[in-house]
Amino acid sequence: MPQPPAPRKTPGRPPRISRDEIIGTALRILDEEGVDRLTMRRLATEIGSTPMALYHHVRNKDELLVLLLDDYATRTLRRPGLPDRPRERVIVAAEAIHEVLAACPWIVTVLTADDLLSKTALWFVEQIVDGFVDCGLTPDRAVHGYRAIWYYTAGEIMVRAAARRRAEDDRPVHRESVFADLDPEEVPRLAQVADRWETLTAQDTYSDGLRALVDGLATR
Amino acid sequence: MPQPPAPRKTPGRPPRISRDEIIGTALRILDEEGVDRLTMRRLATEIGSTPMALYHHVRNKDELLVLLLDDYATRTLRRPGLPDRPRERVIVAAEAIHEVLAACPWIVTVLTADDLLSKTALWFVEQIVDGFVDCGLTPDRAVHGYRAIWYYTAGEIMVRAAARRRAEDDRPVHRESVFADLDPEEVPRLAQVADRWETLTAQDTYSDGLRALVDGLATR
DNA sequence: ACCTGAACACCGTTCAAGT
DNA sequence: ACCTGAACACCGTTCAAGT
Repeated sequence: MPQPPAPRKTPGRPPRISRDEIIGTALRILDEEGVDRLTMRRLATEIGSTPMALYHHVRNKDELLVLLLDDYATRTLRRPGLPDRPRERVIVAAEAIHEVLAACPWIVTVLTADDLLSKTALWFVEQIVDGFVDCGLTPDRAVHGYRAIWYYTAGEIMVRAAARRRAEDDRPVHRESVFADLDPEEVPRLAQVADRWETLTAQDTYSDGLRALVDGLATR
Repeated sequence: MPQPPAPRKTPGRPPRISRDEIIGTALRILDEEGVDRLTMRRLATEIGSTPMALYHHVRNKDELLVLLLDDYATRTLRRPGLPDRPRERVIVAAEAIHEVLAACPWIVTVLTADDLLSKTALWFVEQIVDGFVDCGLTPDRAVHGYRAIWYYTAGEIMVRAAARRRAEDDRPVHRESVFADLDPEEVPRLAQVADRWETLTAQDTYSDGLRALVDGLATR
């Protein structure tokens, strides 16, 4: 964890605010009002300071967001007991990551910021890669397998978070207008499931898809 | 395609700008300068008008973005020839969608806006769902299969677009600091592949992962 | 070393008025 | 019906100066 303004031996003025206080307050705003409301200015007033004071403790807003994700992951990720079967090990590790990320709606904006969330997440990545190797994959293919899981997991979280957001401010659903006049000649299957579409896509099928993906990756 | 300000029979003042002109100019800005630079104000000056004139032709910026994606998809998506094997049909349809989306970096912001991109995309969704049904899945499971593919595809595009963006403005890579001091006792596999990580994750493995996922989904 | 004030260069959107 | 001007309520970030 880099601390860009290197802490010296108490030469100048004593700090009024700390990086920890910034992160703590930011997390509170995130929790209470959502990611849209977390702005440097808002954070500064909340903390009883000025926007510019923040820039003495974090490089910019992007760094702050990464720091927040890091902090959240470290506090929340708990290492699960691992099963013996390597394939199950992959699934349990992936599900553990998925669980904490899915519980945290503000994550979406930061999620794509990097493929490795934090040091805490490394252990989980290790389990996935190691599980694949134990399934008989080469190390290179095992890394590709991890990536496929990451794409699937990140995609699931982002797509579903967007859907939830849409449901909340009940915007006119684009889907409805697209589904309104389905041509049963052109797209018979979709016409057949049209009225169940909403229910079906609202179901949590993360684990099903994950198992399918891991099975497919392990048997090739 | 809804045209919210219903076109009447030429009562009042003749329009100076049209929705098509707005979309055309927006696409040009998107292409030339990226999605960050597309703002209502910028678009207005580019078009030789005022921000507020735009709001007479599109409800707001979100609607404009959906309109842009729609327009792009309609122009770009070409229906491929479909193989006989249902599993291959699913793969070909998914790859076709992936190809046009991946070629379009500004898509990412809109991608989560809805799971159905546009009417044009419906045919591709139909092929995927139908392919799964022909593999022996129930219609419900076929829709879940489509969703899994969508999560994987959207995730791949968003994660890789973010990586590309990062590489462009060569920001200090968070990953490097995380990888810098890997403990080979704690995470031996990662330590083993650490120096190949960059190369491995840069490789395009979309189709590999897709095939694994489809295999896994079709055999259960 | 740490913080402040003022400023730069922007945003999306609304409202009341003009043609 | 369509467009404009002015305004509201914001952004992230930089720079020069203060303590």
